[in-house]
Amino acid sequence: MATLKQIQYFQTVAETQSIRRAADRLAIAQPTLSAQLTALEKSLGVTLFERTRRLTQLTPAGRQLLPAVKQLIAQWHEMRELAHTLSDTAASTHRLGVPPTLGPYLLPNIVPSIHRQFDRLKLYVREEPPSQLETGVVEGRYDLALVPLPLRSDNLTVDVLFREPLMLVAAREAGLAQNGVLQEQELAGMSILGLDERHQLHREVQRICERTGAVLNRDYEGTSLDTLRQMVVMGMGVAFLPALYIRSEIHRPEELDVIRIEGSHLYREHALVYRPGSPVRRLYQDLANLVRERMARAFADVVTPIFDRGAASSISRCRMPSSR
Amino acid sequence: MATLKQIQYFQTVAETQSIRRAADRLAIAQPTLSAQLTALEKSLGVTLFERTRRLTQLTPAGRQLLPAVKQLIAQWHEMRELAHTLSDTAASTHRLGVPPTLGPYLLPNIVPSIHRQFDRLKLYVREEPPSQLETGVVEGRYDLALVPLPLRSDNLTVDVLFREPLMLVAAREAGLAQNGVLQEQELAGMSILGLDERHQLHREVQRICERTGAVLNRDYEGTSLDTLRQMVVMGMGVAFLPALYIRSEIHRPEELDVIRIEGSHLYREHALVYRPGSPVRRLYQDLANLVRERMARAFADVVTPIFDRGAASSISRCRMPSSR
DNA sequence: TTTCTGTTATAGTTTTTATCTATATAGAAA
DNA sequence: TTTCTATATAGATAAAAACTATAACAGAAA
Repeated sequence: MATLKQIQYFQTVAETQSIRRAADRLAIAQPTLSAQLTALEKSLGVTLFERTRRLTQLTPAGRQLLPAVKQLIAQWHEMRELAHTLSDTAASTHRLGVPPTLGPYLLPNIVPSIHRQFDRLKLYVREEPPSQLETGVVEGRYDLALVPLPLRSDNLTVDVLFREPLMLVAAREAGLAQNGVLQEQELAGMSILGLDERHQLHREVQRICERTGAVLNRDYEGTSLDTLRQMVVMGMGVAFLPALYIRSEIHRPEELDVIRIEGSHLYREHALVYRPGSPVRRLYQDLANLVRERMARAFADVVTPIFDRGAASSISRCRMPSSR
Repeated sequence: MATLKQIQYFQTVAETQSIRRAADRLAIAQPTLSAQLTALEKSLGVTLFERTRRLTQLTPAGRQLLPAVKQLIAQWHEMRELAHTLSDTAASTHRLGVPPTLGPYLLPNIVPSIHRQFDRLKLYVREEPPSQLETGVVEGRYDLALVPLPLRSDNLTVDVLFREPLMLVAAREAGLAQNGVLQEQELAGMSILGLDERHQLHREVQRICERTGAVLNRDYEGTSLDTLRQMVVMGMGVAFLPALYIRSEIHRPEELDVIRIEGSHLYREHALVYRPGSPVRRLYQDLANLVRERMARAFADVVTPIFDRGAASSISRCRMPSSR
């Protein structure tokens, strides 16, 4: 099988019209070049050069092969160029999966920061339910994903990002909000609207209800945060909505009361996950940190970044792969 | 430097998502593939694969490199294909030089035969004065050329093709033609029109005049056979024109008398020349034979093919290059 | 947990081949 | 003729590509 080297040799000899000069330019010995040329001719089954003492020139066949050779070399250089660009890991396109109850409300706030810090990094973002995101990362459909905790799979590296409170929202006319705050025990017996069970939020709300004695209304379930909000506005009940959603989506505060519940565990946690073997896990750790910092800076009143548990979690869950 | 092999390995591993399976498909040992992959990654400066025990998949960088790799391989196969086609020497384009006083009148008769016998051979034909044709072949601007004998350069292989009589043409009203034949000695003193001295025919006619006592009229010289014929038609004198020209160009026989001169050496000889080192000289010998046979078959009344002197001439002039 | 299975990486060896130096050969020029 | 120069050949060396055997390790099964 011919080599790229031989093809480059071919081009150089064609250009210099001399094996001797080509060997000089290529910084190899002349017999080497002769031999390689012969080898290439043999492997292609074509005599490429007419060798005379005065000059070495292309045969008709060689002449017609030259453009193809040049194109091949050009292609090769292009590929090297591309590889060089990509050798900076932050210059390639990474497939990021996000859950529908977080992505649209988080990404607009952090993507600009990411591009500011990693100016050649590109993201290919897709929305899916968290369970599918997890398997997606494991199976390689995604390079990394934003998912709510806890995880199902245990063979992923987890960088915990931040804690996002769930706020109770009620129609204004319900008159539920005394001063924007309720005690946890006041939830007991309340009828709570939720998303359908394909969403992670369904289970989160369910857990809260079990703990506080609230009743999860399963007669009507929303298919998205927006429909859930509509249901509340229309007076069908109250609901727990993520703080980031409320921050970005509730544009007409006169329609809804947002109520903070005093008590613990009324929040969800989000993490960045990726395969522990990923050669660019370092980049993903940087990305995780960037998200936490951005949250701390711009959304300190809404969410709580979690700095310490990130790397620790990934180490505790799985041994680090041997570095290469 | 990377090799085409490594790049092919890369593609196969990307496709099979497994070093093991790729090694099987490539019929090499698995450690070899591992090593070559690592070598490629090192030479490109990019980690291409994320290797786990379960499967080996592309990194984001590798994923983006894959299309370029596929293109490179495709290009390579294309080139091999082309080389294979050209490995039949008769499938490439050969640059043929012809003199203006022969090419237009000979080629239309033989090119169809050539294409019939060598159906994939292509000719790139150019017209030039014979002296430039010779140097053109020596310097490699042409692969082969049709030239009149004798040659100036002695480092070309010469396949003599055929002898072409020169006929005397005179205006009809000159009444020169008794029965279409003149004795050589009757030429003495005649005023002969010729081409300008850049043409080989000029010298040939000059030689004839010297031998027969005819007078070469240098006051008006033609720049092409057609202008020469016009000069004769207009009554400016008589001229020697090549038999093949007359056969193909004199469409109105009522205007001109064509007179055969009885006597010797009223002809010119044409040969096919090429560099002795040409790797496809065998093909050129075949072409020469094809021309002779075609002449014998279709123009036996006009020209005299020369079969025996062809190869002999090329051997006497220069030793055969060592076969490779 | 241990064991088995399948996958990749590493070690060590052999074979191949790319490369070198030295020299032969032959055309072109002096 | 001799000299110069370009390519080819010979023989030796170094590089690398290939193999076998085995280690390391993850995941599945016992």
